[in-house]
Amino acid sequence: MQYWLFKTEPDAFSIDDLANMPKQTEHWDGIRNYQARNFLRDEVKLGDQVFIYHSSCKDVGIVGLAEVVKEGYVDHTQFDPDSKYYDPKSPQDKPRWVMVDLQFKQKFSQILPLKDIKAMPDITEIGLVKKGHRLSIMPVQQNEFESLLRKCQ
DNA sequence: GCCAACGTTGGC
DNA sequence: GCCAACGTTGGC
Repeated sequence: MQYWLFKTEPDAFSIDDLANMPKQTEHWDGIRNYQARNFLRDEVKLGDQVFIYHSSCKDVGIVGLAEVVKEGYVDHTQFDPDSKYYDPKSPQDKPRWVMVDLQFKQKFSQILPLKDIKAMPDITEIGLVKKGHRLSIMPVQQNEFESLLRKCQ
């Protein structure tokens, strides 16, 4: 079992949107960064626990928890010319981009703000606290995951 | 394969 | 909206 943090812009898709989906499940499409893609393709496994993080908004931080319910498969939006995630250079027979399905587990009673995360002395490895890390999908070490989860509950 | 130019991300 | 830090692209 591994632990992850996925960023999302709440204006586009928030933790509440996830909670309101049928079966509270949604495919996490639109990842267009190779490093993040490699995580999705190779390392994100069924049952992995995922922090949902709101970025590019007024209150940035960890807002909830989800679980991987389907492992990496082809992200269909790369072939859709009407999608903002359309990638005309992705070969049909060898798709570049993959996605996973996440199921809502929990929305925390309050957000854990980025500045609080940065202030936690035992949180040093997660990409969020490292300068210049812009990955929208990042691994979280078990000890840091547990520490963050404790802070959220 | 280098690297400048450009585009994107994301906190503030 | 600014801008620093990255990632990607494409000419050479």
